[in-house]
Amino acid sequence: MKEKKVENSSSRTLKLQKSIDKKNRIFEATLSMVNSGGFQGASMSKIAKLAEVSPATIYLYFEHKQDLVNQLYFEVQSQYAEMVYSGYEANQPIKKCFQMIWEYVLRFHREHEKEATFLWQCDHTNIVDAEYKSDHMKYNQPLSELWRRGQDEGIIKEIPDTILYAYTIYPLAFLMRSQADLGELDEPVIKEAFKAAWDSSKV
Amino acid sequence: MKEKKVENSSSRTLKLQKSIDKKNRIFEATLSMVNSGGFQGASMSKIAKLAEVSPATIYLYFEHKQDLVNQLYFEVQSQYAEMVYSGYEANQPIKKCFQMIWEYVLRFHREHEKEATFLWQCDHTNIVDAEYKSDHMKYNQPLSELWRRGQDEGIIKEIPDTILYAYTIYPLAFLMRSQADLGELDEPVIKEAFKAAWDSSKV
Amino acid sequence: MKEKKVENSSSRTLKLQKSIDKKNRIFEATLSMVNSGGFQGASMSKIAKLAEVSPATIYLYFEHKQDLVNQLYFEVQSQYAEMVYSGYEANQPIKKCFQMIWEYVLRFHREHEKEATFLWQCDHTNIVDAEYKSDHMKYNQPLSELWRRGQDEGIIKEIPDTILYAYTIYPLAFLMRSQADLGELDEPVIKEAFKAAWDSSKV
Amino acid sequence: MKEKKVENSSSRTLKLQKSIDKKNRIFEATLSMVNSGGFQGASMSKIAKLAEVSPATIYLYFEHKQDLVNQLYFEVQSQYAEMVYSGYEANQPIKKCFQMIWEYVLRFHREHEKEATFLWQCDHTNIVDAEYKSDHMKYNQPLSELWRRGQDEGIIKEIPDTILYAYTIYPLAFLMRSQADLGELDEPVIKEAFKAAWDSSKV
DNA sequence: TATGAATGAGTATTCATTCAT
DNA sequence: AATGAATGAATACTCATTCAT
Repeated sequence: MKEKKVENSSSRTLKLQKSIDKKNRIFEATLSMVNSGGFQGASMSKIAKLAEVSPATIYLYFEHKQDLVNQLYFEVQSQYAEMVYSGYEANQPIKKCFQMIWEYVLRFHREHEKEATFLWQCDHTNIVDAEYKSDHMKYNQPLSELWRRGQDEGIIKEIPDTILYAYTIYPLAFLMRSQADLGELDEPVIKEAFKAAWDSSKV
Repeated sequence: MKEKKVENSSSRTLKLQKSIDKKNRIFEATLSMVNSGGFQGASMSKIAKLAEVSPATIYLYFEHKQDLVNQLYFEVQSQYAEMVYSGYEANQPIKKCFQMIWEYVLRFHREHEKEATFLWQCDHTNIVDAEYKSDHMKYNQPLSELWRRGQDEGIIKEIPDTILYAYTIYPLAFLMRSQADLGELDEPVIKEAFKAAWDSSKV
Repeated sequence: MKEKKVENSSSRTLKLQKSIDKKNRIFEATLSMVNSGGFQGASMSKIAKLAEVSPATIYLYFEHKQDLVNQLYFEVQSQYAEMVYSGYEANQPIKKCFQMIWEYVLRFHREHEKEATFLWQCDHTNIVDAEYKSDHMKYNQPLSELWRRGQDEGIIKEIPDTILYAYTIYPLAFLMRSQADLGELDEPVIKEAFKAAWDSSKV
Repeated sequence: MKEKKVENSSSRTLKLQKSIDKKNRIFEATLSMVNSGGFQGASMSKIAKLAEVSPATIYLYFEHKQDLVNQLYFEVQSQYAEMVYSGYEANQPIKKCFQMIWEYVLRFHREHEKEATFLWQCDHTNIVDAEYKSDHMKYNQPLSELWRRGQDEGIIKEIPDTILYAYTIYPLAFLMRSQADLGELDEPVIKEAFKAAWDSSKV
């Protein structure tokens, strides 16, 4: 009896493990396919092939293609938030705090290029359902709070977050896509970019 | 007799007109379809239906779907350049010049919403062939020259055009997409946005 | 328990059977369609309808239309070789051997009219890819060997196989197509035809 | 008046000339297209382009595509008969007469390769309507008469023309297609081929 | 849970043919 | 007589999704 139970439990864990693994493989495959060929190029069968599962299996984890993409978007957004804000320390001077966040965002773009490209595509098209595309400020809560503090201290302009975001964080993605012009973004260029971001938002 | 001749000539003109008209209708239909459903949703038959022509007719004007989208992109880009720079006067103080351009860009976004949305989609995906996607600075030549002048006068930061563009012009598109947050972009908000743009680029 | 197992196994076999069956039905449908309307008339959807499958199903078994026709050609060629040479006995006098083969070929034409017509079409057009159209003598190896022996014995003309084939076997297909003139090829006519074949090749 | 008439007549002749010329260009274009891509590859618009006329123009000369191909087939068949029998002299010994015809046929294949290929394709598929495909012996009347004479003189086998044709003339086309094996058909090979043809038909 | 096989509806594109001029 | 423009219907092929096992 006991043995059986143990077996069961272990095998269930294994199963679960396996399932999560499978779901992740589907996520990864989708990410790759969407990145390389857009929503159009990412057919379910190609995703299935790349993830090494049957097309039918995908439908065990996701209701339909749209659901898959929506969930993936949510997942990657979470990774973004995690990466940008997990190391963030709020108890520092405004500018330092801001720079910390700004550089974490930059790092996300550099170290998670695939994920960044995917988010970029999603944010600029309607491959993801509108209700999944939460406003950018929602998952940049700490940044929002920082600006609030900065405004209280008279350091940051008294303008809506959306505008602040548009002129400080948003351009980063564009710069990453423009490396053809700029070459590998090196230290001096980064400094200049940061200065532009800061100048646009500081009083 | 003469009348008949005139009629003939006019009808020939009409015929030619009709062709251009048809091409334009196809362009418009494509624009709409791509805007609402991306490249994927813009199927040739749907485009044909919206343009009120037969699918086969599209192929009289364009070699294939890609060609259609490429040409449309080129067309809209031209409209953009026309709109932004046709009224532009370069012999003014730097800031005034810059503001003029900035506001023309804003106007393009407002008055040609569909075209702006289309460009936005194209610039952020692969739906247009790479060789058609000329670098942004290419069709913003006057702006480039303005910055050169500004840098000579010590007014504009000595940083690459791409960065200047990323922090002054590029955010505008984002703001337009965020009207849900900002409400109709009204005078004060616009002023703030312009200030942010200027602050990021001025020395 | 055991019964169930057996059932399972049998049903699995059935499943596999079904697949082969489906492939064969597609083959048959293609044969019919090509025979009656050439490559042009054999559209994938018509084939699908005749085979009672979805057009998409065909693509589970064949890469594309050309692949389907190529494979079918190969299949029918194999049937031909099987039919003509499976009963053949080489240890007989030259003339008897030759007659045996000649009559088997005739039988193939008569009993597998559809297959013969298909081969005929393929051999005289470009509907099959060149690399699939092996030289006629390749799948008539025993005949080739027979002629070699006949030449050694001074019975068969010392001329290339291609010429021998052209004057002995190849005309048969023509005769089959000309039944309108000849009526059902009956015993005397067949004798005459065989004599002509033999006379053209014997020394 | 007279002048006008002359003008008219001359211009009518010119027109007619032009028309015949146009019809011939359409014929030639069709021949080329069918030869290189079968009936399927010979689309009306491609034919039109190659013939340097409008697609609509073709329909002034032919009712529909089938009619065009049928008429072309008839035309080429006439050329064949003309070529083979125009130089033929019937008042010679049987064998010499036969050889003359046989060699004319060979010459047709060699000097009118395109036409021969076209006939070949038509005779082995149903791209030409059945009622146009007159029995081979119909346009080989002199040959038929020759055989009759030969049979009266006891030189030629007493078997149906169709069989005689199948074993003497028909193989030639096959040999022409098999030049890959035989190399340029040179004098000795031709002699052998002729001997095979003669042996099969002579008593 | 997992799958290979299956499919109807859809894709981009081409065709034979017609029409207004 | 001649045409360029136009088109509905067809083409080969793919897709998201389902089903029997």
